Amino acid sequence: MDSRVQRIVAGLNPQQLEAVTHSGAPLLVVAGAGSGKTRVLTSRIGYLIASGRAAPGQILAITFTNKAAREMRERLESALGGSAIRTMWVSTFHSACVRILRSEHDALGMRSTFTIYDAQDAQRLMKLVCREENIDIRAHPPKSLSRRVSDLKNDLVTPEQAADDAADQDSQVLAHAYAAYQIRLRQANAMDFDDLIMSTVDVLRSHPDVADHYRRRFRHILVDEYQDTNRAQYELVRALTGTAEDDNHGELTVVGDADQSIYAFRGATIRNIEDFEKDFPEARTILLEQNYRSTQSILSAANGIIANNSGRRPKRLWTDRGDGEKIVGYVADSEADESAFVVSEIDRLRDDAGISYGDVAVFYRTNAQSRAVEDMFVRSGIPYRVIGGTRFYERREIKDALAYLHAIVNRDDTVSIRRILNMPKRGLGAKSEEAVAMHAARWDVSFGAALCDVGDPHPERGPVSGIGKKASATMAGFVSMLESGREMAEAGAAPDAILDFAMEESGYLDMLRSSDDPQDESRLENLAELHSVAVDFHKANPDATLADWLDQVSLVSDADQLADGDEGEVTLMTVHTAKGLEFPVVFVTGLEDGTFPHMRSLIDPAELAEERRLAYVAVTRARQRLYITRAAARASWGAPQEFPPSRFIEEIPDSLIDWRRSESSADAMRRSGGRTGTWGSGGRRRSESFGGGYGDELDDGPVVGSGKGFVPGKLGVDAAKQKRRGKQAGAARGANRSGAANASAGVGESVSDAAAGSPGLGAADGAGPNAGPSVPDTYGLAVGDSVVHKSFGRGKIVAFEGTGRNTTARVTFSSGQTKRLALRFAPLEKI
DNA sequence: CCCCAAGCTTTTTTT
DNA sequence: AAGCTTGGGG
Repeated sequence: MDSRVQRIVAGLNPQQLEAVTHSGAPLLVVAGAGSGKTRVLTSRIGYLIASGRAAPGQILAITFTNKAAREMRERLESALGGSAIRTMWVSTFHSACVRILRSEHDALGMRSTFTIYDAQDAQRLMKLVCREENIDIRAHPPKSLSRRVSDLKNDLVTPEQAADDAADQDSQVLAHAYAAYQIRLRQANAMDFDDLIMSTVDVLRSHPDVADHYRRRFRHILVDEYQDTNRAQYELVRALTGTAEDDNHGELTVVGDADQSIYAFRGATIRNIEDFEKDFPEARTILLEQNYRSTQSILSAANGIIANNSGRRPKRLWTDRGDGEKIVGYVADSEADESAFVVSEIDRLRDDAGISYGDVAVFYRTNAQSRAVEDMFVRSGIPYRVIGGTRFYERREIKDALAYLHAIVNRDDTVSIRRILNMPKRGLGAKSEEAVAMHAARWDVSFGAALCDVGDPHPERGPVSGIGKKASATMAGFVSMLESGREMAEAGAAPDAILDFAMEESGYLDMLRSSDDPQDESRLENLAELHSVAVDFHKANPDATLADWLDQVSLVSDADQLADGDEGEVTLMTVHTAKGLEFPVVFVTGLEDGTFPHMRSLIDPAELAEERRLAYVAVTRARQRLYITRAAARASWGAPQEFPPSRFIEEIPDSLIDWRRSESSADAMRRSGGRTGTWGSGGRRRSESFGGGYGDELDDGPVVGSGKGFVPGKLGVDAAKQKRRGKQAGAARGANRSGAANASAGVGESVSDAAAGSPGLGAADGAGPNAGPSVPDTYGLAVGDSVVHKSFGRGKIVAFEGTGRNTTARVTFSSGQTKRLALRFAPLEKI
């Protein structure tokens, strides 16, 4: 055997080996979390090439993110050598489609310079469409229309079909908007994300010669994360592979795990993986159940959660690595409290367990939750990095800068041109813009073409009416500036040079430089960052054009920005972004019904099942240590609201969990203060006697499931006020609550040892039955004291808020600003 | 046409 | 709480 082949298959377990060497029939690899999925995929490609069964150019590998693609390339490069992989396609669905569409633009009926619109651009265009088509944007918000159009495209529904299927008036409006939007999109020589897939399918279906060309080329198609493909992507795969009846069909390998399907909201359908054997009757299926990532405790927790989803193919992850540490649980009073626990644990792990910051990840359900964690990290001096959130490429200044470049590359790009027409301000307001738009509509040309008619009237269309002399001249100048950029691009100037030109020439940089808004300073920094991205790109790809760079930039994802080997920083991200990653230590935060599972999923069993898969993904990211935390109250838009424990916590066998704190202060007070237990105690999880495992869960299950759905608005109570009001208010609220949140009602009676006894952060005031009324702990400070803060300087304490260890001081600093600071953390010193 | 202030929506998750 | 849109005044 070839030594390269030997090296590739060495160390694979029997199932992995079979998956790697399988030949012929379509192959489905059902790969549980951490079962070596990526390794199988990479090894299979390596094996195909090393064994001579395929040439590199015959391989198309689809990954979920650009980062995954990059990693796969790197691995293959070291296994096979750099030249072997040059002709191979390893990319995301979207990148692969762009590549196909750019070269098949003739079949598509578009110019190859088309712009790719992101969701934001698409919404802007939809808004323009609504205005022009007189669609009532109150009854039909552009945002929602845009989303629904996206859904339609993911299902390959054309505007005509949508119109045919429209039963009610609402769907008719949608179909109308869709059709008009699509016309505008084409006129702007642009495609949105969903178009990229749908149009590629279109081209392949309607042009047999084109389809044939790609089928001959790609003899082996491999798709990762198959459970997250949508209808359009499925059809794309089918179109590229060909069917068994075609004599030149390729070999298909898909890898996935139905339990990790978390993108239904963007059209992904679990059906694709579940029905693979139906779609391809001769298919071979291989199960990978041995996990090489996590401890058994973590896997048992994951299994416990996912077992509650019905109708799944049974699968049980196992490992031979032993139980490992127990899962650590913590019930916090607030999100600040929760974050404080995370901080203290990270400190402890660094001291006692040799864990470094880079080993730790903190997950949350929604991006908004990162704030509380960040605040505490900043105060504690823990270095961290947030992945996602307000994405770099969605920042206003970045979108503006890129709009200039898009307008240069694609003179018909309506959304980009209209975005920058008066940015920076040039005195071209809504009125002039509207005049150009009218002209464009009147002659059925793009906005960009109409804009050219202002200074340089088209022989047939004539000049644009309704524009003043001054505006006219400004517009002509604007057009000629873009034209100069275009000339640069055509002469082959580097992307960073054109960016430079556009930002200087347009006055955009001057606008920021002369601004006294402090935000504009960071905008300049961001633009400098963008510039260096362009420089790097040019260095790495000397022959690439501006359009190439824009393509790359248009298709980056959050996960892509995760640099490898960030040793010195804790990573913060949503669970969605965390998919496919792993960390020695993982904190899954916000495990509350209403947060995770998300509020909007609680009424729909299918959505709840997806949330559960999301929880499954979250816990299976952990290699050695898993923390699960929840906050009894959390600020969600403005005011703090109470949240009951996540039902997912209950689905983890309690024997696996070491509760550092198992009850919130409010719950403890409520429980000890009430005369009877009839109104139920909120926070207490199952008591020790319930720790046995599954039997109990079956009993709890229906109760949990029958919950009416949590209605947070009714329960919104200021937590601090609540505490001050004490027992009575607590009892009243408890009664109010039990109906809505019976997920947690009436189970535990006793306080666990952990809650009653543990020192440090866990021992909140009021946690024990004897704690009496809560009082602020002012750490020896008093109102009126002068203090000094590490970064804010000198100040005076104006007031105290909160109680016990959650006491905060309101401090007015010499700068004039007033801050609320948690005394437990704030570096405040009395002077 | 531009600026400012009041008021209103926003929280899923993302290629 | 914050960012964005809308409306009135300059």
